[in-house]
Amino acid sequence: MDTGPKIAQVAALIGDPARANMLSALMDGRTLTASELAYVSGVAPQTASGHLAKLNDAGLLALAKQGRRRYFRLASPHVARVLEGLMVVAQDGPARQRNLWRGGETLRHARTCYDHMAGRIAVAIADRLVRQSHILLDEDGGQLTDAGRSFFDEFGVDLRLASKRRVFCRPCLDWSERRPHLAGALGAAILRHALEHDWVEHVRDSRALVVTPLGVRGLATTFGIEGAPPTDGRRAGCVTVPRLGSGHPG
Amino acid sequence: MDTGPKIAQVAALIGDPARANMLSALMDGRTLTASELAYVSGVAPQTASGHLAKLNDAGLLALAKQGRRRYFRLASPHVARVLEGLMVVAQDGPARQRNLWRGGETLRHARTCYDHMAGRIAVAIADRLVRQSHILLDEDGGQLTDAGRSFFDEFGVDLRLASKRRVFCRPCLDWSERRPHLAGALGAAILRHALEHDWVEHVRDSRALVVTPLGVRGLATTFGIEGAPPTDGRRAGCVTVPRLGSGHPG
DNA sequence: GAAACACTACGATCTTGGCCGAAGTATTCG
DNA sequence: CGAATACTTCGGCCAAGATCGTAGTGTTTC
Repeated sequence: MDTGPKIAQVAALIGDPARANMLSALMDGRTLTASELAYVSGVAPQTASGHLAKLNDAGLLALAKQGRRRYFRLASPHVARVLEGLMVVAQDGPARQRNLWRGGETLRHARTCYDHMAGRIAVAIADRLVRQSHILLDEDGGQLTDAGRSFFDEFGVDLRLASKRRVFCRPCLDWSERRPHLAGALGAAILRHALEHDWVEHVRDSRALVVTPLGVRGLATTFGIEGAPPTDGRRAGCVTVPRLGSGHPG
Repeated sequence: MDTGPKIAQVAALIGDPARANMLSALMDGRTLTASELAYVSGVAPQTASGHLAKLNDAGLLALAKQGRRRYFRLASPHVARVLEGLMVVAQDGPARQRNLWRGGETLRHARTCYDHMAGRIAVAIADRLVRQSHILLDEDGGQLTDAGRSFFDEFGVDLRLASKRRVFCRPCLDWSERRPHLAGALGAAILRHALEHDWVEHVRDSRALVVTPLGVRGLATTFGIEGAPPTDGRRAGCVTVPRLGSGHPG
């Protein structure tokens, strides 16, 4: 009858650091083995095995056996949404230590967020699309305009594939930028396009994406986004987002 | 750098039954005192005090002092979204014990979900609006049609108020019905309308809503939903949702 | 068949944190 | 003022569960 205990059970499951690390590592939709998950979560394989069993029993993970190894992935997009949501509240929660997030510069710049792109780059893309009136976007929903439809046709993104089961366009609050980027089928299509054209590449064992030289050019000509990928060293955050008409901070 | 620990901290906070009960009780946007929250969570006031301090420190709750009592509410809609999400995965998680949810019949029937309506009634309303082509709705987004706009004008729902900051229309997966109901500004407007016209009433210390006789008539004439509110006894679930063209289960 | 590998089951240890009784601050009321 | 109310702090008790060593099962490789 009471809903509290139910959500507590799930939340407690996510609430262990080792398990949270596992889930985080799976957030971009990859499937990883038990050993890999043990490694990323920083515990011994025996411990990881127990955690994975719990997550699997609770329906948070899906399991595929293949020979002597077990491949795990998030059981559903719902799980990914919860994790995204937790990141958001984890970020804006303790007001005092907001934005003292040095490190993870690569992640801040570009990363996957389940099946779409996140980070500075993704927010810049969303901003640009809004500014050009290709999409309408706010905190709760989004919509592709006619102008946007022809833009993406020209751009070469296949919108038909995705149109069946999902809405094109929804916002997803970016926990590093604290502004929405583009999710939904359209967001996924853009990431797919970027990967297929070698604009960005996955970083192994991470959700981070690196922007290739090809990508720098592509992003500039297509979205008017100037800037090189961060060198992972001191000079971080060197992407220049074009000034917005309405005075948003970058 | 790693995001795991951060989300683990928040999740662990929600992961305690007492705290989860508190948060659940606040999900409809009410503000409750520390004592009330102690009561609903089933712990002693001292214990509740500690929990509330933690939730407040973490930024999940907002606090307003007034005289000798403290009023708490959810700090942001983001928190509510996370809780909604947790309910969803808590429901579809353990596949074996799905749907053995006897009890809480009133909640299943109609309840608040943050600022809009949820439960059988809410799902039926959403279904009707979709069937009449007043809205477009799927798992990821929604949209009000022109026909819908005039329908709500006639209906007497004020859409201008909400149109500034939020999209009218977004889906919210109903964790008892496992199908989307209507959220966003439009969902909120419908709940407001229903409350103002005494179609439904809050149940004290609960998120449940009871449908008044007036409401039964109103829902029937406006949305074509037939059925009396459940009597809270044996004969539960006596609402009859009109057959859907596309063969959805009720 | 033996060895290496991926993973799981069990058991002992140890830390974390929820819990409430008792006592201590504010605030309101008579 | 003193009593009642609303809430917080402190301290000790206790249970839940995270951890890893050891020892197992099943699978692949040589």
